[in-house]
Amino acid sequence: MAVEKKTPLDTRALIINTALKLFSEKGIFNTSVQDIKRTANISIGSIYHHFPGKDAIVRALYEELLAKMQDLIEGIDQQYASAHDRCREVVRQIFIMTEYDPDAVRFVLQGRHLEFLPNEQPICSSRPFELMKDMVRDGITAGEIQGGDATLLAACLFGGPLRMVSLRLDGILDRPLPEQLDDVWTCAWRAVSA
Amino acid sequence: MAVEKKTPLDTRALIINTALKLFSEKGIFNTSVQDIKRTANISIGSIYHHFPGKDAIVRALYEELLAKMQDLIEGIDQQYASAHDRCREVVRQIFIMTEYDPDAVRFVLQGRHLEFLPNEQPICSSRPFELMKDMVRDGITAGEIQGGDATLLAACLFGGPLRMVSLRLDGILDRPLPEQLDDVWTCAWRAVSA
DNA sequence: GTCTATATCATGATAGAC
DNA sequence: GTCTATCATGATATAGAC
Repeated sequence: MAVEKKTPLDTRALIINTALKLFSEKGIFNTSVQDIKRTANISIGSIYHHFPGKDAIVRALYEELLAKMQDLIEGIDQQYASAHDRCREVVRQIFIMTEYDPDAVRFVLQGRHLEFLPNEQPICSSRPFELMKDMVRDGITAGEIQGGDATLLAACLFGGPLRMVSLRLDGILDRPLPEQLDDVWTCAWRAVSA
Repeated sequence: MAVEKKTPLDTRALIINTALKLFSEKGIFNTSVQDIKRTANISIGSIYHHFPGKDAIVRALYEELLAKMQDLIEGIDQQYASAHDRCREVVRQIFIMTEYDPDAVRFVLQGRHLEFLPNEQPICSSRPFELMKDMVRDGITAGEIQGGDATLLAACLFGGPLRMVSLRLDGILDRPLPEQLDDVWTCAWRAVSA
């Protein structure tokens, strides 16, 4: 039986993952570095060796999740051609992610980090959200989506689905989101289709 | 010139209003009781005379704003007959309130209090949101809104407008929301109308 | 790189005069 | 009811051994 040896990367990831779990459960402010220490079974010193402070943990987590989300959306952009198919796939992926990694979705979409990290841009100014707006813009140009302001139309298209995500994360909805994708998407697309 | 005398009610209201302003600016956790004391120009003792603690201030604020919102929606229920008109008026009122009292809307809709007050129900389980769902339910029964799950349809109907509110509060949208009511509502209603 | 022990500080809350 | 002065707690962060 091989002896497992912890690499620095393991510890860093352990800290990040533990933090995400605790942040999601109790909130960022209610989670102390001591909590992370206890839950992860490591020492304070080790945490402060990997991160300058709690701020840095929150920031690293946010950037990591945002990058993951960006990759996902860029992949969709290449794989699908029409605005309809692209946007639908975005919603589908978010619905799936909400089920198997609710902590990550809560952290990114609920934008809890904003209260903790001052002078940070709101999530809707981030690259992934810009890409989603671009999808809508392309759809308008292509005549798939009705003419009008892209920001407004993006809000109307994704507003319903994102609201469903919030409700699901808050435990209001019993059924898994992917099961309800067709119904939600039908409504969402009707709102903006040309 | 009459001498103004501060009544207890004044002080209580002063505390609540100051708290709301600070909570909105810096977040609940980043606002200390000392901050409220300084901004309101009163003493710590006075604050703790009116409220048992910071928790109580947050709770009182939340309940007050929620009650105000409930009154508003119940008024709409009586004044309008069809689901279409009722729901549209709800959106219109929220849009207006977002402009003239953004702090209140941010506090209630963003649900910041949840992270501070543990074991508190999420905002979407609150009475006003239930009333909005009832409006949708009635609309389904009346044949104005397509058949289906009321929760899902309510999310699809109000999701877009609420997203617009978030964007406006985050400073993403330059134009006042009421100016965009017609466009937003057209999209929202198309999503769910029978 | 990881640990323990500790310094420093801000916060929520209280006591008691007026 | 309002005030000032103070306490007690728990947080972030650091120092230094191993």
